[in-house]
Amino acid sequence: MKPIDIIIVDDHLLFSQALNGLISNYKEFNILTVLSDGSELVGYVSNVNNIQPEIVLMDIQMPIMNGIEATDWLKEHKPEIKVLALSMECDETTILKMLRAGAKGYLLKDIHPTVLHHALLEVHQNGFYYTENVANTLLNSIDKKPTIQNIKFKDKELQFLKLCCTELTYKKIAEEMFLSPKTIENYREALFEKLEVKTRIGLVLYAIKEKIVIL
Amino acid sequence: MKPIDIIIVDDHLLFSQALNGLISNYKEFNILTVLSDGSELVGYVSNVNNIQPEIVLMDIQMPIMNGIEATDWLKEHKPEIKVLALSMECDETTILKMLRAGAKGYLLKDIHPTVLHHALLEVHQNGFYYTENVANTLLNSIDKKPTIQNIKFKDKELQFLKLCCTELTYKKIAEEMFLSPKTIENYREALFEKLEVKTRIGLVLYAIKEKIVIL
DNA sequence: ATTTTTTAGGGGAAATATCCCTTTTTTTCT
DNA sequence: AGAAAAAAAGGGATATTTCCCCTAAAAAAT
Repeated sequence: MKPIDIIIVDDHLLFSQALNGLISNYKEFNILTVLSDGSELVGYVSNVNNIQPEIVLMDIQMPIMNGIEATDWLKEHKPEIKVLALSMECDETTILKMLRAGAKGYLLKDIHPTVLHHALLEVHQNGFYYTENVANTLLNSIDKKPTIQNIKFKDKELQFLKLCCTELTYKKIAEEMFLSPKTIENYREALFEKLEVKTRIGLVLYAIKEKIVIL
Repeated sequence: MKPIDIIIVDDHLLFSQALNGLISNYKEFNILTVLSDGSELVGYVSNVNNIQPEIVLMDIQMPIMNGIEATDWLKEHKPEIKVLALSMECDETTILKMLRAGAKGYLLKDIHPTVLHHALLEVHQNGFYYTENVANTLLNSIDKKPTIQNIKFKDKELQFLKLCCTELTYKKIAEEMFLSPKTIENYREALFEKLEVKTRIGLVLYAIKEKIVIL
């Protein structure tokens, strides 16, 4: 039987290389290559001379193009490639973002190697694999407010939001952005409404929670 | 030549198992066992019937006993065992805590496998191995204020700091703590000085950075 | 080409946060 | 028990934040 072609995308080289060795022990699979950023994956599959993978084992946190963006790109341009997310992030919003982007499953890095083996086979055979953990997250997310996600920010809003997470006063932020303090107020009020917060603290908490600013 | 006995301690099973495979390819080393918590390591080395490792590859974030605590314990009870930290945390305070606990080196999980190989050999031969990254961190920490760490908080201060990371006004925080708003101001001012911040935003950023509040 | 939307900016007021300095009460130390 | 330190609270002033309602220019849409 022809082995299943897999690409690993993970910026933790030690992990991805080690994983390469691990999966290579299973004769059902063949690692095509190990990449360390979503952008590299886009580059790889865009080249028609390359062998196309059936499954991509995708990390989420990566420097240039993260796993969510890369999965989104694949859904658009290479929908036949199946993405299996493999990450340490276990917060609900991240898992949901990834599944919404089209991932066929979501594994945490603390699983046993046999689970990975099983998941890869399942994805190959049935097209998806959900751990109990992820299934529960999905259930949880149903009765929660659906508006929590997919909030889009304009460039200036994002810039403002980031500057809010500093000790600068709004006046200083206005200077920084070459805008009038009054205009800054408009951005503030717009964000207050959009994010359903009442204070600047609320903005800061949101920005950090959603990893818009990294501490 | 007799191989160097190593124990891997990491709660990410997939990673540690894969790492096991990786290191086992190098004939200079022998993996005694793979453990998934600091407490398991304490259990292992406390049993005199077990072969004692020369090097422990230690993760930091672990459920019961973390890498810093485990390293501290080894320094006390088994000083001849060398700890090589292997983590994703790259913030200065964590690295310093780990080195202060007695780690002989600090590797990030995004290094190339050959660096790990080299580091293990160096630790065996010279007793330590510092990457350029970690060396820089050490240098940085010298000219920075030495007071940055080991700031102690009283219970009320901690409670106040946590409440600052909400959208409550100081008046509401005062109610929550059964104190006068004016007393709350004293706590606020004390913390401003202690943490060298000028606004409530500064308090929030500090609390999140130091994981006093978890988002 | 005109309407609509977005972006930038303003006035004024009330609430909140920040600062500095003082007093009273409680706790701790010896 | 008496002195010293820490915790709790207040007065008063200023700066900042938040809120609400409004205008003008620029960009986008039709």
